[in-house]
Amino acid sequence: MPDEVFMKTPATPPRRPRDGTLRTALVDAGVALLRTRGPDGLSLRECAAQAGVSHAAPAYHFKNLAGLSTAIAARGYSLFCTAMTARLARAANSPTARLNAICHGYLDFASAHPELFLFIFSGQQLDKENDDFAQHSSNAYGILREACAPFVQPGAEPEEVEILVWSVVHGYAHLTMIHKADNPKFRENWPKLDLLLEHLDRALETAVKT
Amino acid sequence: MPDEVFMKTPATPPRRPRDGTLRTALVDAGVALLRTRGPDGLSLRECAAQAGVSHAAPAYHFKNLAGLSTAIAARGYSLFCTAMTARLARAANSPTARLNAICHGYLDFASAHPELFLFIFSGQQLDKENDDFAQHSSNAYGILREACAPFVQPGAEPEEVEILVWSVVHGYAHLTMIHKADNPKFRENWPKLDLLLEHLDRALETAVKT
DNA sequence: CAATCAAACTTGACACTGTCAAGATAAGTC
DNA sequence: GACTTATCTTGACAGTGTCAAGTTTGATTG
Repeated sequence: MPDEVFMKTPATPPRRPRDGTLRTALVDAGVALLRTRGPDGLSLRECAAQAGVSHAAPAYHFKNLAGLSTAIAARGYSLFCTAMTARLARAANSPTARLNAICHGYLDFASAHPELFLFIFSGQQLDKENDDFAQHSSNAYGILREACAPFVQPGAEPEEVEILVWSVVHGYAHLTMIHKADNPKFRENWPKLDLLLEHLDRALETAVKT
Repeated sequence: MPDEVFMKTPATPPRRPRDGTLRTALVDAGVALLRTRGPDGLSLRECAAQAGVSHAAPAYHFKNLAGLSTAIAARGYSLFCTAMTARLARAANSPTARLNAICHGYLDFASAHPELFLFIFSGQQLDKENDDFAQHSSNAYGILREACAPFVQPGAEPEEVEILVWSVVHGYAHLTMIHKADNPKFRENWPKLDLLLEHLDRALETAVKT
């Protein structure tokens, strides 16, 4: 290739696009690392290597490992939202159908991205002041809040229903993911989500009637 | 100090008791580290330093960092059991009173040892073949199973009730701990556990009646 | 068009980590 | 009292996060 003097980009690596390309590439690498190497496999240097940049490049965009972790968690919440809205789109228009739909979406996300689900709720220090994270996580809660609204009795706090619903579906999803690799005897009798939702729906109905 | 030749113990540190002293001291140090420095503050070398031994001493007793983590998790499950049985001892003898008691015990443990609670359920790789861990964790589940037994309908799988109850209380406890440091506006309207238990008890009652 | 400037990295260093191999030392046993 | 073995220590190595300083490069400006 004799005319490499003409093309300035291939000679020196064309990294410097002044958009967020590297940012998203690093988050992609982080998600992949979590999936392939487990919760402890995430590392700034390995993300940098997978993205083809030097070991200190991630620190420029994310400051800390906590910063990268927060960006990964924000990505997770974004996928969370799409999973729930996807189920909502196919649901009937009744309040209980919509409530059950977002619960199934919650579990869909956990099943499709167990490493991200556990990562988000691992209790590690995330930068909750971060705009991206705050927006996506509050979006997710907003979807839950909307689906719960029809079951809030007049004069009652909406959180009473929201935290009840959230507790049931989150507890079920979390325990399911935590015990995913456990002995099959335990997993064989593991009840389906719909079985819990029957109880939940009944509890919310009776609560309205009384 | 001229007569240091007489006292052999102070010259060379008297470490070698051939019982599990160092083991428990290292687990103590690990629990303390988790509390003071957060989920990422656990380290074999720091545990060794706090216990006053060399940096490689923990590897002899626990093989891996995963081994130490498993021992810490086993300690957590043990405290889990004592928290639930303590509430059971003070509970009335009705099935619902006993069920609510273990749920409160579950939350007691999470509130008293948030770092251990989150550590146990952080989804990291623990050695579930380990005898100590297996025994204590199955003990904890046994307590739950016993309290749920009166609500299992004849012919039904006990897991249906157990996972329902476990999901509700675990989801509530986990979400509470995860959002402990969040904005106070959220925490102000956070419902009490008893409010969820009312719904749970009612759901189990109606399930029996139908 | 050339000089400048700041954004987007790279390079190098440091302290810290887990893990392994090899050695030391004391406890218990015969 | 010699031997064996459990319990550590010492030393080394690769890998990690983080910081400081330099370097390249796209854009801006005179």
